[in-house]
This record gives sequence, structure tokens and C-alpha cells, in this order.
Amino acid sequence: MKLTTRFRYGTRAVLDLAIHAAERPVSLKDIAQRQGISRKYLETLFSTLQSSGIVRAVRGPRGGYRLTRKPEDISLRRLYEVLEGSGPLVDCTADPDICLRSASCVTQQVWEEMYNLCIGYLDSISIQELINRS
Amino acid sequence: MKLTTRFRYGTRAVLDLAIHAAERPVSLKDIAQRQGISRKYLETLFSTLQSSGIVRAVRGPRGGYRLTRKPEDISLRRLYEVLEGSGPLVDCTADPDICLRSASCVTQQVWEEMYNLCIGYLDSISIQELINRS
DNA sequence: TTAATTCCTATTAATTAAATAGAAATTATT
DNA sequence: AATAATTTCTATTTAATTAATAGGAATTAA
Ligand code: FES
Ligand code: FES
Repeated sequence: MKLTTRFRYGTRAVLDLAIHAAERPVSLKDIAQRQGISRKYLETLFSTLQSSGIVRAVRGPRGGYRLTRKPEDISLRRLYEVLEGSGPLVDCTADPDICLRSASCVTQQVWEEMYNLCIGYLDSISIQELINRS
Repeated sequence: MKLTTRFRYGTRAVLDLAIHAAERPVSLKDIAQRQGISRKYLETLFSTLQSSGIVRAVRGPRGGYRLTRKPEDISLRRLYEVLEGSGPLVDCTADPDICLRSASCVTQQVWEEMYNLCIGYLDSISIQELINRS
């Protein structure tokens, strides 16, 4: 049970964007340099972030990305759901038919509760909270 | 962030063993049949479980495995640590030198706290608890 | 017109997890 | 002593997923 690079890098990138956004958009080139992440890799992440409505691109020279909402309105839960993509800790949480035995499976309940704990925690932390801590 | 098959199958197998253990040991063949898991796959899991002191093998005909302790003394946390193997949600929790920036990384604290939540929860659930629920 | 950027589509590389294979060792039972 | 049911060991293979890269097209400020 590891967090994916997508989610971890994505979170750091959004945090970086939130910190450096001012009058002008922030380019991936800048984020890449500051965070030590390949620009190409960031491109794939920001594609997802944009289609999820978390950032908005400005193309052309002096372009880059802007957050579409305030840092306090972006939870890590949202980033997790958008970037990590994998959903619950086991597939049968979302779709019980995957496992025979689902009806009587006591472990399924445990994995589900554990997932709820994680999601609840991530929901309680916003990008603004990370800014405050840094 | 998914749980591995090793951990999930292993948990079900240990639960099955706890439920069916009586005077005679339980063979992997039986567990495999009841749980719908390949016997060969169980072999690899029980090798790990035995070397971690959770089960003990009895070889030969009518052989199989026994738990070495009571179901209430086997926590899912222990099974997770033994079977899942992957440790914390990010490597830098255990070894900060993996990431440069560790010292000032606010996300690291978040991933660590999230891991602690998971582990704490798993620690609160024993095999006996699962038996009670089933 | 140029250069800086995002955008799009695809491919490749790397890593990890999952599952299987086969023969050796052990031992209860007959 | 022979047999059959088991675990044990070592290795391999397969599958799945993630991570990372590549190159050129589109956009647009300067
Ligand atoms: S029902 Fe899916 S793990 Fe038990
Ligand atoms: S220090 Fe490892 S993710 Fe930030």
C-alpha cells in the first residue's frame, strides 16, 4: 500500500502553484525546476488537473497555470481522487459483485472502514493548510 | 493505493485457519478449497507466516498448519506488516534521506500521519474480532 | 515573426505483484 | 518397508500497473 508518484508529485506541484501564483500564471517549467520533477511528467498531471477543474491553463509565452479556486477550497481528498485514481483499497468496496462471498465477507467491511479513515483524513487537509505549515 | 492480494488473501486464510483449527492441523488444500485461493499461492503466504511466528507447520499426512497463539492476540496490523511488506505510504517516512527536501517537506508529515491512522486501525482489529463478526 | 508555452497522442521503460512449476523432504498410516 | 499426504524450497513466468519520455501541433504574448 503505497501512494502513487502521480498523487505525491501532483500535490507538491499544486502546492507550489498555490504558493507562487500571483498576477501571472505559473509555468510548468518553473514548477519542474523548483520541485525537481520532469516537465513532461508534470504535463500529464496538469492535463488531469485541468480536466478535473482544479487548474486552468493560459497558453503562449508568459503562460502557465492558475488555480481555479482558493487553496482552502482544494482538499487533498480531491487531489487523491483525481490523481491517484485507484479508488477504494479493494475493488469490492465499490462493486461487491467482484468477489463472490461479498455478502458474508467480514474483511471487506474492514478494508472499507480503513479507506473511509484515509479519505476522511485527506478531506480534512487543504492546500491552504499545507501553505500554513510551510 | 490498493491493498495487495498477499495481505487480503493472507488475512482470509488465517481467519479460515482460526475458525477451523481444532484438534488437528488444517491443510492448505482445505483452506484453498474453502477460500477459492490456489494452494500454491497459499504456500508462499504460509512460508512467510511461519517464519514470522504466526503459524506453525505439521508435516506429513494429516498435517497442516496451526496458529501459534490465540486469535485475539493476532492483530491485522501484524498481518499487514508481515504480508504486505511495503511499509509506510512513502519511503521517506522510514528513511528521510530518500528525498532531498525532507527536512522542509510538509507533505511528508501528512503521508506519515495517514499511515499512522491506518496502522492504528489495523492494530485495533484482531482475528478474534473477525470471528465474532462472522 | 519568434519564442514560450500548453496540448495531444503515443510509446517505452521500469517496477511490482501475482501466480505457477516441479521436485525434495517429512511423516502418519498401513 | 511402502505409500500417500502433506510441507518446503528454489526458481520461473506471467500479468498488471506505474512512471517516464518523445515529438510535434496548437496557441499566443511580445
Ligand atoms: S468480498 Fe471482496 S475481499 Fe471479501
Ligand atoms: S520528503 Fe519525501 S515526499 Fe516530501
